[in-house]
Amino acid sequence: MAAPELAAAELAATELAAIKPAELAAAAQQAQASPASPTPALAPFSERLIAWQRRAGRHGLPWQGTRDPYRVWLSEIMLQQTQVQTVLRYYPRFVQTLPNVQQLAQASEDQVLQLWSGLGYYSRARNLHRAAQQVVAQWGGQFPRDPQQLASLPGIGRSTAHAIAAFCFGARQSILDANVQRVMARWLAFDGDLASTAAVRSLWQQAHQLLPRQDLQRAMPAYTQGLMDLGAMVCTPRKPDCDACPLAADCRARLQQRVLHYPVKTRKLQRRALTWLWLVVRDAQGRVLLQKRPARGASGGIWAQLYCFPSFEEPAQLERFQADCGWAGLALQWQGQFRHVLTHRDLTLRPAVLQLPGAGNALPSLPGSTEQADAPAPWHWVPVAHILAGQWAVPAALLGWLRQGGL
DNA sequence: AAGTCGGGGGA
DNA sequence: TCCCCAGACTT
Repeated sequence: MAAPELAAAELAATELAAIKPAELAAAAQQAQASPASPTPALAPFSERLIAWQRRAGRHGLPWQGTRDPYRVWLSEIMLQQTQVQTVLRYYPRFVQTLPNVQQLAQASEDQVLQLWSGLGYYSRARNLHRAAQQVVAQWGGQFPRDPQQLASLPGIGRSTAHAIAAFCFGARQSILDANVQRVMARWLAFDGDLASTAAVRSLWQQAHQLLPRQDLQRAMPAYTQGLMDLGAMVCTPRKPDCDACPLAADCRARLQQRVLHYPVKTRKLQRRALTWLWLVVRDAQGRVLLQKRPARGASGGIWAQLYCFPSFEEPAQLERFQADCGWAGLALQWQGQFRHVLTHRDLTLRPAVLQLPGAGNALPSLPGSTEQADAPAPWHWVPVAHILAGQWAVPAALLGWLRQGGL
């Protein structure tokens, strides 16, 4: 069978509008650019992708070279909306500290959050913890192989479930993360707006059609890795390197010379400005007061259940808190302000240091804080060195301020 | 369908 | 600055 015909059949299977004959001819011509070679050069999508991954893809990452569902799962969760380079700073320490699902299930939520501190999207860590407990309780510590059962675990959606099933069990299921959406949208010249569920659903179906059909135990891990590697290394958002792409010969976006037009995704992100006053209480022993933030609050759920300095929106609130704690006579030393930008918040943080003459004591109550202290005794006197050593689950903004010499 | 949730990297 | 990233969950 001539390879160009096979590629054409695959395109037809995507149920897109028919390819313009000129485009197909161009693709076939490019595929057989070498006149000395009678062998058709254009192998199927999946075969080209797998061959490219083995030759030029990413190898040797800490979560590769294993079919241990625990390690694969952990990596997939950490990598959600997070780049590889960032995860490399967290993954090794996490697996070394909690090397299997049983240990994770038995760990405290605070320890899990501490290992996650600075990585962001902290609900991932709490869902990870709960999912580990479910795996132990419901499946005796063995991850289910069925993607639907995997997706029933907290924090595991369709794409992550398919990734685990493909990497660990050779399941014939496609991922559809942002990388794959871009690769697919370009190769198919898919015009649907990926902000709509209908378009994404269509892309799911087409991604499924392109999956390997043979030798799945070997093919699926390399294919899945290849999709992500291609999106991260070659088919990048701004500067795709089409010369290095194994799919360029019949990439419809490229044939249209509109690679950067895809994927189509409308989005409107509004970022609200917010100013928080931080009360940094320091005692004579060099300890500071940390307060555990509530799960949800009027100021939004950012940094929920992390440890932070008592935070206020108005100076009067801060000063009333100061008085309630019996520190009314001590001078506040305002340290200026700095910005910390999150996806949906533009935070301005204004730390005010309050130096205690003696040791910090247990506090009778913490009234007046914007973040209601509804949990019992949610405050702690913590040596600054312990925070800097990563022993407390604190937001990156707090850690960054301390490292910049805020105290 | 829209809103929410962190932080870092790169152009 | 702005966009993007191995998404999932809630409303």
